[in-house]
Amino acid sequence: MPELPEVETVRSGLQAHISGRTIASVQVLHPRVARLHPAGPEDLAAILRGGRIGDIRRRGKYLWLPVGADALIAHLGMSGQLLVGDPDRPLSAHVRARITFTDGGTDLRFVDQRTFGHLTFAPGGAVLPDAIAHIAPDPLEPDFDDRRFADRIRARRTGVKRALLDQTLISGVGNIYADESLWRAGMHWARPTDRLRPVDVGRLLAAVRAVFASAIEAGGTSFDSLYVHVNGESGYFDRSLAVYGRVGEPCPRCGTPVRREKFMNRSSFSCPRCQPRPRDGRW
DNA sequence: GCTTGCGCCTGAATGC
DNA sequence: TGCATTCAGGCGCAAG
Repeated sequence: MPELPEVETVRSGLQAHISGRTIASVQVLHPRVARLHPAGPEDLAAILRGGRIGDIRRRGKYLWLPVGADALIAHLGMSGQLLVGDPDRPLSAHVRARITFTDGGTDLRFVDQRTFGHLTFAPGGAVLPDAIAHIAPDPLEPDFDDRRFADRIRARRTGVKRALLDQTLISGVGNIYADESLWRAGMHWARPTDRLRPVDVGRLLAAVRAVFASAIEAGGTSFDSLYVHVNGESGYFDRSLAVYGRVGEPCPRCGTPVRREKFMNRSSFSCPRCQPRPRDGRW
């Protein structure tokens, strides 16, 4: 699934291949991709035509392509990809939108099997679109305020993993990197946020940043110069994950078999020894 | 304002 | 073999 490291890999690829080019045409091949654009797919296509793309930006899992003073927001959802390639190659299945450029070179395709991703036009959104103003800074941004984050998460009355997944509190973390970060921090996913000490929050943030950094580094190695490709189920992912999807396999730190627990109708993977849930309810 | 749960969506895997 | 069910999960939205 595209979380911050994957989206950052896509961003840098788009920066290399799309930034500075002028849009010739936009084809919306599946209406759902433009569902958050109230004026509809035809309007989205018309409004972008002739625009020049600036430096590609990212916050958390959101990307935006500045077009003059405005922007095109792209969110990859669960299965979205932004692919750059030969404009004459056949349209594969699940291509939801296609953008061509006036230079006649490579095109950009939004491919999304499950259609959870979307494209949205953001008027005046070149710097930070209003539509994603509610998304908190991600922990790799200079604007991220560690102390403010600590205050906010400790004021919540929920579990630490649920808080990590709340994009209005900290952005860029999804189910996979939440589990990996909690494992690295030695913290059970259900630990109440209002019982976290500042030092615990610091350890958690350090873990998130370390996991992100190593994943971005690994993602960079799988980057192809022409093909902006992120595949959450293959490549570096499988090699670098400690607990996610590894039920029954030994914890890389202590060798205890990784457990899988139900969490919000999905799964949480953790090490029973490194991330214990105390029996007396105290953390 | 905070917290929680639902619905969206498709294809692989699983069950009968 | 074939059909039905389950699972994956980010986000917008609504309800409490």
